[in-house]
Amino acid sequence: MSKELSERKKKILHSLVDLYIATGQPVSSADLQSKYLPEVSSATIRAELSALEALGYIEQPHTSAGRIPLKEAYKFYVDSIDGSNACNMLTDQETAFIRNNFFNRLGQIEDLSKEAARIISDVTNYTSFVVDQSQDGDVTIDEIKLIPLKRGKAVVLIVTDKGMIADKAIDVKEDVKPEYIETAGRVLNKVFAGKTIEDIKDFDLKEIDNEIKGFKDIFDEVLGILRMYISEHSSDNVFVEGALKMLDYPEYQNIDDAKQFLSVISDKDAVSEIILSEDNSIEFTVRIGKEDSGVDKCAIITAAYKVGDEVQGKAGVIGPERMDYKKVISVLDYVKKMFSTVLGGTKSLNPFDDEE
Amino acid sequence: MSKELSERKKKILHSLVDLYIATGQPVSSADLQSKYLPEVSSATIRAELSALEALGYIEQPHTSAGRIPLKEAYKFYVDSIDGSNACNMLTDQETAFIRNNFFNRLGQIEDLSKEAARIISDVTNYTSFVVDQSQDGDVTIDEIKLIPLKRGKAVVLIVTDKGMIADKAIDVKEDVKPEYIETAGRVLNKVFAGKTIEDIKDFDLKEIDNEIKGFKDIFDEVLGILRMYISEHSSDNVFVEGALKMLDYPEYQNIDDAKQFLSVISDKDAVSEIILSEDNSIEFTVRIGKEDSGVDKCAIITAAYKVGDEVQGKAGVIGPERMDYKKVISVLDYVKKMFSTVLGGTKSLNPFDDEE
DNA sequence: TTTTAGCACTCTTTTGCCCTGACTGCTAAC
DNA sequence: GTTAGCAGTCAGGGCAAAAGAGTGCTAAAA
Repeated sequence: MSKELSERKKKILHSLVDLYIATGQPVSSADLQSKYLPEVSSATIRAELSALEALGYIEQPHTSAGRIPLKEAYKFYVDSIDGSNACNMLTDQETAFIRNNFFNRLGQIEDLSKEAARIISDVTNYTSFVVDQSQDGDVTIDEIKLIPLKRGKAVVLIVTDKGMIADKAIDVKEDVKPEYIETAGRVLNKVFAGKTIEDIKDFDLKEIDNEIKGFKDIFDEVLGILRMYISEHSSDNVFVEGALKMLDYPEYQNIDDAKQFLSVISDKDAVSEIILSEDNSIEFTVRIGKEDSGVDKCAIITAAYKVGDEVQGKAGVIGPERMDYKKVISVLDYVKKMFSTVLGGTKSLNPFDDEE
Repeated sequence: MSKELSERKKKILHSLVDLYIATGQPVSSADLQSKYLPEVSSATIRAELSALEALGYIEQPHTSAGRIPLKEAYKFYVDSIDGSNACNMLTDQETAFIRNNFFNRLGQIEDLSKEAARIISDVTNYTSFVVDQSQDGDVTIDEIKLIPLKRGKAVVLIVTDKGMIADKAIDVKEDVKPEYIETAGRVLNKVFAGKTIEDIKDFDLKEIDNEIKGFKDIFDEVLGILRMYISEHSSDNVFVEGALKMLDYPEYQNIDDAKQFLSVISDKDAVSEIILSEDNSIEFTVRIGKEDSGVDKCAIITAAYKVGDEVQGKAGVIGPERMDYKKVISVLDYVKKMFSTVLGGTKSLNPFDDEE
């Protein structure tokens, strides 16, 4: 599979994928000849196609049909454009569209990710996703506030370096002695401040028995809130847009396949798993036909966006194998730049990141 | 259309819909005769069917086919079961399932609605929805807290009688004089406490110019948060479950119809509009083939659940016209009861509702 | 040795046709 | 008013022929 192809074979293979992406139909030798290689005859191309078929790049659906690309062919095709310079397929309108929408909304990182997913999906017309990893793992609790309200209630406010958790009121059984609440707040702070979310996961109550004493009930509630937060928000950073667009492509005209696709794509955990299983260190990954994920028959292109050297998240597109790779890569590349500008620039989107 | 049908016509029509719901195939006179009306001949039934066709209840897909029900027939069918006593189609397992799941999770009303939607969809195998109206309109602001944090930030905490809004931190431009924040908090409370969300919508800053003075920036932020909340959370009370289940039914094997359905059903505003356009005062509504909503070809059954006389929300099912109406109505009825029990019972789910 | 033209061959897709099965509507008798 | 019987209609399946699309092979040309 690795032996170097002749220039002509390369050209033929590339052309074939191009045509197939454009039409979705098996490509015949005559098509290739007339549209890409008028200098040789179709018979010659046939001979080359035979060779390429033997090498495992392409196949015929049946004897009297043209050829369609196999995964190897797509990989070859993608390699040939990935590093290349020909990677600005975007029209001025498109870049303007991206740019405008990107700076349109200023909000938290969630908004931005969601917006980015929408833009990508709109421009490419494929299903897109964005996974925000900037908050993964190292969320540290800054400060816990216990705020008394009217009617014997209190609110727990948990401030982290990345944002804030405010939860439902908790009951304060005692008849609301302000000092009690205040002391409880102080103890909570003492115990939790500086801890990370990871630390909380396997937090053992017994460790700090001596300090809690009368605050055990409040303490339990806070721990419950934190744990609830962790479990509920684990998939909050996954955004999928344009899931229904896949149904426009002939590959997904079969209702069962469509249903299968939609059920995978609307499960954020599944999406997250698919995306994050990619190598973090690579800027672009293209995976064609991932088995055992429920979305075989698909190609997935992912781009990692970074600030400095740190990966902040991933954005990508999922579409049919026969996909406009050039355009998708162009769009993702552009969005990557936007992300870097916005996130790395002077204007932080996260109100808790400003200083230090 | 209104003239009273003969008893035999009624029986035939009802049987026909029954059979059609069960099989999905056009129903022939022989089928009806052998399964429902052995006392008369198929020829007689044919004559009756002819008459029913003339009356607009049924039609033939083509001359040599059986009859299929039209909307009028479904309406007739539904009327005949709605008020009837035969409305407990549920097996013991099913009621147990509903019961268990209902009391399984205790949380806020959001959780409950979502859970209810899931249960309904699971038991009926149709797409379900729940719209929670309990928080509509009359949400009153109880109290506003302005809480200073470290690093020149503060949090606005808005407590309403129905819950809480906690938003991102706001910047406090001045070098954090605690008294400043405290005073600001007091002013905010004075202005907003007791107001409803509706009041805020068309709130005019100028009204209270004299009091704000130096707090204008904070004031603006709070107002912004409130408005944002109103717009963002307007569709938070719509829950749809099992949208993909519709794709299992032969009516939606066509990919375009499926796409159309999914795009409507995943737009919460659209769903909300469809549901809430129903008459509030009726316990059950059944609408078959609503035009101009994007979900024609569907039947929608809605039940309003109440506490006392007050409608708390609506739950329902959307499925093909050929739907197991009896079962759906049974399920909705049961869930309605569950809702009333839980919401009206001693145990309030909303932590802010306890007293008074 | 490589390329090309030409032709036979293969396989899918479309078309037309006929036949069967499933109903109905009509009519004449009960 | 009801029924049995029969003729008529139409969709759908099966089958065969025809059309179309491409290839592989071979022999000749470059």
